Amino acid sequence: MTQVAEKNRDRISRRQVDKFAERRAQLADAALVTLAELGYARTSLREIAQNSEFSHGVLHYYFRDKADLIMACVRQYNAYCVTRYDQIVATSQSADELKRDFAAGLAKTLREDTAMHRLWYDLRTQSLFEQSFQADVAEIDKSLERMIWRIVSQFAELAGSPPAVSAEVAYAIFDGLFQQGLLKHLSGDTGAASELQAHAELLMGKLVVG
Amino acid sequence: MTQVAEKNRDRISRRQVDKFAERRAQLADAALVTLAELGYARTSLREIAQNSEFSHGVLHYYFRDKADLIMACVRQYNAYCVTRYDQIVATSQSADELKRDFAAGLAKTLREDTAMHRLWYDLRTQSLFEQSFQADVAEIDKSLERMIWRIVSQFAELAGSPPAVSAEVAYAIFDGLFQQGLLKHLSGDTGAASELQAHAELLMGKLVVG
DNA sequence: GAGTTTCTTGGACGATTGTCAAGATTTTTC
DNA sequence: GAAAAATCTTGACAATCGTCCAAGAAACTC
Repeated sequence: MTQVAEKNRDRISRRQVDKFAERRAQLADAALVTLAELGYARTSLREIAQNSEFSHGVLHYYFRDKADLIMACVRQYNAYCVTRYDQIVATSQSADELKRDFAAGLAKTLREDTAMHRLWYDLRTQSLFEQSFQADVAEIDKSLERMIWRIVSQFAELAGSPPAVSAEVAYAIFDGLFQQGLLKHLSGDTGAASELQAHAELLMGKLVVG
Repeated sequence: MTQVAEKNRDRISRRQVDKFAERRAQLADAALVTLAELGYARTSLREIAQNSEFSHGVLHYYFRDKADLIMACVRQYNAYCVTRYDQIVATSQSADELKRDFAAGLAKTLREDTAMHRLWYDLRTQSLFEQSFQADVAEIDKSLERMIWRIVSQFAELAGSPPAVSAEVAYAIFDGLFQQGLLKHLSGDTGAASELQAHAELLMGKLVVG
């Protein structure tokens, strides 16, 4: 086989892989919408297909089984949120500004991405029962922890004092706050988002020694 | 109808009601075990019946439908945990003792009641999707919040300084800590419980001003 | 443009689900 | 202890589930 032919085959193969991966992402995206609407327990492959432009059979062409699809969704979800506050961290000039912008960002995504957040909590809880989800969920949780830690440590630096808690504790705190906010928001409490905003601002101040 | 006959009928009726309620509680208890093992999404009525001494048909004699059974389980769960720390609150002589005992209690129940806790998080998350669960879940969540608040406010009193956060925020924080601990504990991290203990002790100190 | 591969469809399958009802069994009533 | 009421078992039902497959449509190769 000539070098040219080999290169050519590689290019083609790569193109096929890309197309395959692209369609997988499309289907995972469509699945995310349905999952976020119905939750893990009530979502079937047929329902996912019906809410997309594909048939239910095609799902098994791109995914080994249901668990494979769900895990792809979980990974896809990661992209939605992990870099959400990086802009804020990079451009903030003062501790106060960072604190305000972060709290406002939390409230905004609680209001706008409600369904996606509840899906995350759903899938994370499923990982407590299904061992096959654990690794991927743990990895995403860790990346969320790092995201929070970037904010907290940058805040501490701008404030001129070291953080008073570890990355794990900081994440656990804001995650707990957010989840409570989500529960209230979804039960019809229209003030839940602004309460979350106030609470986050308050707590961020307490997470650095002073 | 004589007064005696009326009284008699009432007594009988009450006995029947009690028996009915008692068996409902038995069945809900059995259902709790299976639910805690498999999670909401994977638990069927037949599976629940199989793990009990009854047949699957009897479930529909005591419960209108599956949702009715699940809600009875949620309510039953409430009794397990709401008064868990009241003894500690009542007998603690100093802020340090209360803090230590509370943190130790958290770690203990994380280790010993693992499955029941993950069921609670599962059902609470389901309430984000199923409106019919929302009222009961919110009520239990509120009672857990009050439980945490009894501890925090008693700690603040013993420490001689007012709490630095509201009841909602205090609960959100400890709930977030506990959930992270549960995730780690169930993924095989044998140090999760003692880490939770240390984190809870650390944070309790920070939740009062001064 | 024929031949080959890749992609997609829609139906069929066996298993499982929640629900229900008819009948057997037990408990209660008088 | 017979009649009545309650409790419980068993089997059946329609629906839905994940999975698989044969055949058609589309894309690609030479």
